[in-house]
Order: sequence, then C-alpha cells, then structure tokens
Amino acid sequence: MSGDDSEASSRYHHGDLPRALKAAAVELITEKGAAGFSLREVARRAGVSHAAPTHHFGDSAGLLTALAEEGFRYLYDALVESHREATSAADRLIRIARAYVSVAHDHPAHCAVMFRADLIRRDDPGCREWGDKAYRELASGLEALRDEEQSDLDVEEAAGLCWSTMQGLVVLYPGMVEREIKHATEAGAEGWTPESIQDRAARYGRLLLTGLSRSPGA
Amino acid sequence: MSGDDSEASSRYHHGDLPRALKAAAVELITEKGAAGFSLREVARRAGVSHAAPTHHFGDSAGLLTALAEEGFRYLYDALVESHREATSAADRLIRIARAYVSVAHDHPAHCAVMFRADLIRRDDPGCREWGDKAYRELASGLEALRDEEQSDLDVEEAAGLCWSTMQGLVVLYPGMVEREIKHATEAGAEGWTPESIQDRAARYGRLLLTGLSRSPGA
DNA sequence: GTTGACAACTTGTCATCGTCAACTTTACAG
DNA sequence: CTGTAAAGTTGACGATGACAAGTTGTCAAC
Repeated sequence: MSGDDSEASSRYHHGDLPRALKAAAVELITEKGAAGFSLREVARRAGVSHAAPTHHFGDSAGLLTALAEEGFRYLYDALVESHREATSAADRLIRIARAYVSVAHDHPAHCAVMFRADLIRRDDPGCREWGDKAYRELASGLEALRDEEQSDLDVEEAAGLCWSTMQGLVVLYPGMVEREIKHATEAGAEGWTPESIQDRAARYGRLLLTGLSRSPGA
Repeated sequence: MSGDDSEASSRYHHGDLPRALKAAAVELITEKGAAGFSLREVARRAGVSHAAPTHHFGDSAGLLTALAEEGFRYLYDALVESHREATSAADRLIRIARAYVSVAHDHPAHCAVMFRADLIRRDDPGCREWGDKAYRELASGLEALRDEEQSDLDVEEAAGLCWSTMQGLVVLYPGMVEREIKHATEAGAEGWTPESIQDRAARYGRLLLTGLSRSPGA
C-alpha cells in the first residue's frame, strides 16, 4: 500500500523486474563483454533468485533478444533524428554514419548482442520488427540521396554497403563495442576517442558518398 | 614402433594432438557457432580426455587464439595471391574484396573467432604477427592504387574503410560466418550463395574504388 | 472477508562446463 | 637399465543454464 521502492509502480511483486533485469544485463555486459554474461549474475545484481528471470524472459537468449530489440530501437531513433536534421542528402549520409557510431558508443552492451545470431533469437518478432525499421530508415535516406543528386543509384546495394561499413567500423575499432585488435592503428590503441571514431565514421560516410554519387554500374 | 594411426608422425604419444584439437574445434564451431564451443567437447571429438588440451593450449582462449592466428594466416595468403594476380590497381581492390569473402566462406570457424576479443588473446605474439601482416598486405595494395592512379589517397584511411566494409559484409550476410539477421535482403535469406556474396563484395570494392579514386579531402 | 486461483518468485537439483591438482604412462637420454 | 620430463588421465571444485517443485503475494469472485 505505502511502501513503494523508488520509481516503478507497484503492479508486480517486486516492482518492475524485467526492467531491472535488463538494466543489470546491460551493466554486466558493459563491464565484462558478451562472453562474460551470465543469467545468474544478472539475477544476483537485480537482487532476485537465480531462477527469477525465467518467468519473464524464458532463457538467457530471451533476455539478450530483448536487449537486441531495444538496441535496434535506439538505432532506429538515431537514424530518424539524422533524417530529420539533415539539410541535404549528402549531409544525411554523414549524419547516418555519426548516428551509427553514437549508438554504438552510447549503448555498447546492446550493440554487443544485436548482431550475435548465436546469442539471440533473430526471428523474434519484436527484434525483427525494429531491425527492419532501422534498416528501412537507412534505405529511405539513400532513396532521398538518389532522388536529389543521382538517378542511377542502386539503393539496396548502397544500403548494404553502408550497413556493412558501419557495422565493421563499430566492431573493429577499439573502445567501441568491445576492445578489439588494433591493426588499423599500429601506433597504439590509445588516442581513440569517441570523437575521433565519430570523425572517422563521418569521413567514411563522405568517401562512400563520393563512390555512391558516381555511376555505380561502371 | 609399427602402429601408426593414419597420417601424423609417431613423434608424440598419440600422434599430432594439437592439430587434431584444432581440427575438432573448427568442426565444432562450424556446426554450432562460437557460442557452442566447449573445450571438453573438442577433447571428446579428438578422442582424448577433457584435460588433455591444457598441456598444448593452456586454456580455451589459447586454443581459440591459435585458430585466430591460423585464420589471419589464411587471410594473408589470400591477400598475397590477390596482389600477385592483379593486373591493375583497380583490379586489385576488387580481388581483395573477393579474397576476404573467400576466406570467410572457406574458413567460417576461424573467422568466427578472429575478431572476438572476448574469446581470444588479441595480444598473443603469433596472432598479432599474422593479423598485422594481413593488414599491411591490404595497405600495400592501396599504396599501389595511390601510386598508379591517384596521388592524394590517404592509405591508412582507405585501408580502414576497406577492412571495416569487408568485415561488416562477412559478419552481416547470412551463411557466411554465422547465420545472421537478413535486414538487407527482406525478400528472404535463401538466394544467398557464396558466389552472390562474392559478387556483392566485388561490387562494393568497385564502389569503394570510385570513392577512393576521387579527392578524399573534399 | 474468506476462498481460490494465478502470477511472481524461491529453493533444490542435474548435467555440463572450465580450471586446477595429482597421478600414470610413454619416450628418450645417459 | 634407469631416471626424468613430456603427454595424457582421473578426480575434484565452483559456477553455469535449465528444469521441477514448492512458496508467497495479489486480486477477483462470491
């Protein structure tokens, strides 16, 4: 009746356990990476017994799938914002690149599982829905680019290229999703700030733009 | 003295266990993905006890690191071959793209661990050595491109872009390293053959080439 | 306002996993 | 023949994911 914990409503036994579990999972993955994830540890951090998550997410793939869905939602939101703020099609491509890196930086734990088919259920309805929406948002930005500047752009092809490049960038460079080999830098892994990777993403976007703006069917 | 098993020499107790373990690991990862990997299962498939791998690889990260090193070696070899067969700098970039996809297709298990900092020891000397060699081979191809066609190409930048794009391509498209969400295809995951992905990689290479061949500092 | 039913959560168990320590077997040097 | 070290085995420990069964809280119906 009176003893509310902090924020969540008193609809359930212990407040909003699903949310608490997802938060704990994010925290754990951020700390130890996707391989360090453990359902029991998540439950422990949420202050519940080791079997509590079962009733909300089924198994560990269920929890991680929920995280992936959330991640795609973040990506979708960021892309929509890019779309909204862009002043030209060219500007939009660069903003898309920055958006991708922003999401990876702001939500590393989500990104660490979003593309891991071995950890999540990629055919989950919600996960698919938001993933598709994010991809379609990217494609629509490229359609605008085609309409404004170039008529012979293969949108599907270009979207695949952009998606792949940004995904590779995020996976490959240190400090983003999980620390990674630093072949591309040789000089050292330090010196990679979120801003520098953002800038790199923007330059890549520009390079892609240049390539996409010429006749692709050469 | 006389009872050789099949191929390996009789130098050790049971032939060439390290090789047998790596082969079993490749088989297991190919079947069940990187997350389905288990040291004990590998030992089981190699016909030895669960603790045998310890004496050769230390722990599971040791075995996977050895696999990653092997994978980088495959990549290096493929890139060297691309370099050798190329008739022009432009042709080289396309061949590099194809090479990357070939390695991912021929050695999916290796590629599934090569970029997984949470599973391998990225600072392992051998792993670093071959990874660096592969990257430098890519960079040298781009240097040739710069020298032959364009003088103001930022090689480091271009190499990063190519590396990221190919990595993303390999990770993202179904049937390659591990089956993945298929946002980029929507129509369905079927219809993705190794050849079609190879062609896609080549087209991406061409697009990148177009972008890289113009002044990057626009 | 008592009862009953269901959701939320707990406790206990099982097979499996990675890692460690101790033991056994084989190869080879002296 | 003997001793030593590498190669491989057995056994054990704590931790994990999944499952089964029990417990607690909540809310609707009467």
